[in-house]
This record gives sequence, C-alpha cells and structure tokens, in this order.
Amino acid sequence: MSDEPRDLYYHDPFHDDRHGIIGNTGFSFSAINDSKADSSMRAAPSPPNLQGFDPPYMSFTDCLNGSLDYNSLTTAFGLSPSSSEAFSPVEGNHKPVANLGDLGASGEIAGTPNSSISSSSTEAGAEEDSSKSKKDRQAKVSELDGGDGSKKVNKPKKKAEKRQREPRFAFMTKSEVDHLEDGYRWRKYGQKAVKNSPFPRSYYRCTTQKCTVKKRVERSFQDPSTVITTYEGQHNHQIPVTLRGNAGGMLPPSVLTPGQMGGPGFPQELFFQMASPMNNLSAAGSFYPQGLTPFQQLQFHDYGLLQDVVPSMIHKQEP
DNA sequence: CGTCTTTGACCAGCGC
DNA sequence: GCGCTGGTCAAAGACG
Repeated sequence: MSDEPRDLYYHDPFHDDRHGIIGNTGFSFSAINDSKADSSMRAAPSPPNLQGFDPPYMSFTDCLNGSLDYNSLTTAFGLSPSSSEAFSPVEGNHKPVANLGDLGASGEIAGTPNSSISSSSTEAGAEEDSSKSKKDRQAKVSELDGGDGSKKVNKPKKKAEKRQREPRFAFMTKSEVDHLEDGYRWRKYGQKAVKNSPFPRSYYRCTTQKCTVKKRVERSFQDPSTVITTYEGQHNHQIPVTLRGNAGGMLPPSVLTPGQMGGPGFPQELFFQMASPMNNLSAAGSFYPQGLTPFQQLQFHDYGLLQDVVPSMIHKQEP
C-alpha cells in the first residue's frame, strides 16, 4: 500500500508543531477519512485557540461532525506513514491515568500508567463490511473454482467493488498490554508487520455473530509504551457484560447500553471508553493546564454531547 | 472439545 | 506491469 493511506486523511505530524500541544492534553481526536477529497473539503480553518487549550478542545461532536480541522488534529503518534491512523504525541503525558483496559474490568489488565486516548472518526458511510465483501468474493470464487478446493485461498475471477470502510475510531492508550479489554470479545485473525515500525499490527474481529466490528492494535514505534487501537464499524449488539467480568457496572448511566442513545454501540462505546479514563484524569487533578481536561469538557456535555454525537454517527446506518 | 492464536499465503490497491 | 504494503483467510496448533 502506499504511504498515503487511501482511506483516511494523513499529514506529516513531524512538521506540524500543533501536535505536541494536542498530545499534551493526553487526549486527542484524529479524523480518519475515507475520502481525501472529502477531507480537504472539511478542512475548516484551524482552530486558532487549539494551541492554547482555550477553549480547550473541540467537542467530540465537532470532531465527529467533521467541523474541526482535521489537518490540525490528525497527528501521527509514532505510526508509520503507512499506518492508517494518525495520532497526537503524548510525550508530555506523565501522569498516571486509567488504562483503556480498566474499562473492561476484566481485571487481567493491570492499570498501566500513562494512558492517552485518541479517537478518530471516519466519514464512514460504509454499510458493507469489507471482510464480508471479501468473503463474498471468495465464496463466489470458490463456486467458480468448481469446488476444487485444492487451493488454499481462492482467486477471485473478477474485481470486487471498491472496498468501503466502516467508520473508525482510534484510541491511543499507554499500556503494556497490547490487546486492551473493552468489554467485547475479539478474535484475532491476523497479524502483520507494519512498515517503518518494529511492532506488528494485530487484527481482531468481534466474535459476536453478525457483528462485523473489527479492530486493529499496534504499538507506536515512537512510544512503544503506547498502544493504538483502531475500531472499525459499529457493534450491533450490547457489550457482553457477563464475559470476563466486564465493565457493566462501570458504565455511566448515560452510556450504559448501546442502542439506548439511538444506535448501536460504537459511539457510545467510544464515549464510554473515553470517559472512564478521563474520569481518572480529572481525579488526577493537576494533569492539565489550568485544571482543564478534555474530559471535563466532555463531562460538561455528557449526555447532550452524546445525543449530538450519536445521531451524527448512527444515522448513516439507519435503514 | 470448543475457542482462540499463530502464521504463511493470497489478494487488492496504489505508486512508480 | 511490477513491486510494495495493508488486510484477510484458513489450516494447524495451543490452551483451558
């Protein structure tokens, strides 16, 4: 693949001094666009106050609605240019915060310090799961092969339609554990070495039937202590709370269950995941300049924010 | 025995 | 057209 991911907006983080600022917040948004053209269209004027945290942050809604300047927000965090997401560096983040894994409440992930979260949203719009399309493709091929079955992987006879992407969100988490518990069950279906990175990227798929959500997990090559988790798609089911202990009890009322807010789990899950660690952040107190944390803003919006956010994300998949 | 991980192979898409 | 890279498949093995 090229160094310029085709399915998202990427820009060189190392030549944009805004990143560090964002990164220091320990929380950032990165937009993942499926369309470069679209990303350029969305490129609103840079938030002039982004650098100074004042007003501290774009709202989650802003991010999801694409009203913010992706260019200023999309930052690489030790991802190879070929990586599909870009993040903010968090070098300045030295205070212990909750781990995303804590949210899973599995208990198997010790709270690792220095958690930083980044979320990314795509333009999305893809109803069809990429893997599904590929499955269809290969199934079709299988038939075309006349049931030979000798070949391990069947070759498609014709080109499938251009693969479409589900909406994606990425999280950066400082963790020693690669695969962070998030309450869902995942099956690893692949691992690949990533260009320009010594760390492989792992591919996971939600094990729930008919749920096409996938996630990728990779370590930042710049900061090996940081795990970058990218979710793709939206869960069409609730968090299997009975599994592995889980976080059911931890769920804030406003984000308790997917679907309650008007859609399947994805944005809610995201918010939930963001919210919990950030709660700890808030508790940490002096973590952010002037006591302002990104989550504080989120808390301000809390329910309303989700209401703003969710429809913007969910309506795309409404029938 | 069911579930999950590992791993090599294959494919698509892109740039040159 | 070729090579590179990301993404996925699926058999084999590991594990509880």
